[in-house]
Amino acid sequence: MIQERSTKEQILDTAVELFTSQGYERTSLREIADRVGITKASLYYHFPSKDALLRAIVAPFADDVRETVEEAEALPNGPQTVRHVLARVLDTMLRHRAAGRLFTRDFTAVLRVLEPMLPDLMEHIMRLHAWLAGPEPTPGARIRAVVATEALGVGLSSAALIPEVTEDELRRNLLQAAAAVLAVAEPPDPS
Amino acid sequence: MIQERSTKEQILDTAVELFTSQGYERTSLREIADRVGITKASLYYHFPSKDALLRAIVAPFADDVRETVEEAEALPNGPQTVRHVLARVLDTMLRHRAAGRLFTRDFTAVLRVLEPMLPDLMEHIMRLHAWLAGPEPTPGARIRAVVATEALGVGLSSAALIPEVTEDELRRNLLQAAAAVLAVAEPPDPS
DNA sequence: GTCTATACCAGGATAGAC
DNA sequence: GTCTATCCTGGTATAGAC
Repeated sequence: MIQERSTKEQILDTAVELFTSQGYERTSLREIADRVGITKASLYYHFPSKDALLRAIVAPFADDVRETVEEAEALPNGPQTVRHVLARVLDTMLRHRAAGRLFTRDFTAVLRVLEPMLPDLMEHIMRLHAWLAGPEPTPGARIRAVVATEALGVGLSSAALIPEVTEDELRRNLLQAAAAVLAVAEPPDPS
Repeated sequence: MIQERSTKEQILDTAVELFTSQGYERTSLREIADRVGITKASLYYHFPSKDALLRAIVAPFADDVRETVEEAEALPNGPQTVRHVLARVLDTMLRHRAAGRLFTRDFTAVLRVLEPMLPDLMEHIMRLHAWLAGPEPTPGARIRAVVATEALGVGLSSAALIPEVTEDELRRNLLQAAAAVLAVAEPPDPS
């Protein structure tokens, strides 16, 4: 016999859908409760707050990012490994697409909600940048490391603007673009 | 005699500061009013709604973006003009830094508030992408055009992660990186 | 033209019954 | 595990003082 989706799962699914389409702050708990078929107060049995509900959606993404960074740091920095690490990062983002969308669309709320783990998460992201920038990086190399990383995420969410592109084309081209950013020559000093 | 900043200007300045530091939805009108030294209701004499207040902050940015795109379209697409256009876009973003930060931090709210002008704005942005991608673009060229544009914005807002970098270094390196993305070779087809 | 007082309703949260 | 009732805060509307 088929086990029905638990109330908790239904709440999470509904929340993801409504948060994504209307934004976190414009989605009321009543709306979520109505769709699931319970009352607002019942939500509080499953999640202690609205923030906790959002946290349950995005925290797994943050955990996965940290893991990915630690895997990268086990590798030496070289042309092939850089590309491999960029691919791993992109895959992590693809694995958490819904959470990633919330990240870009409700940045402030997501940061607030992740606050307990924020320092650790930020530290990992900066370590990824440092790894990508290589040893003894110039200021330019540091900037390129940030741009390359962010380009993957931003490219993913902006993909909606180019609907006829396949997922695979997107993946290959983003990777190629990010790798190109890292390989760029130092710009001339205008002095 | 020195003309004191008008109430309206004080409201706008305070709103920018609070929206940026706490987020749009977490900033109450009472907070803004208190800082300015008026009451909540008085705000409604100057701005018909909280959304209108946010709109007053970000709409000039949107207008400037449209203008920048139209200037770009007057130019032929070539290696030098591409770089010139990227520089113009970056300058537009620099000119509206506060609004730009709000754009990334409260994306959903800003989009909602710009709704009346959204279709036109989006159309202009897509025309910029089309111009950057050049005539008869491959899917890859379209993706690179999007990534190059977004990299400028995302690089700017992420610059906070690299505090020791000067504004001029940032500007030159972002430009160089965006240009590199556009110049990238088509990735190999894995078939 | 500029501002205050006041009231209204929606939304997040909590306590306690079933 | 779910509900009813209630509280507080925030955005909004309006009437009217100066």
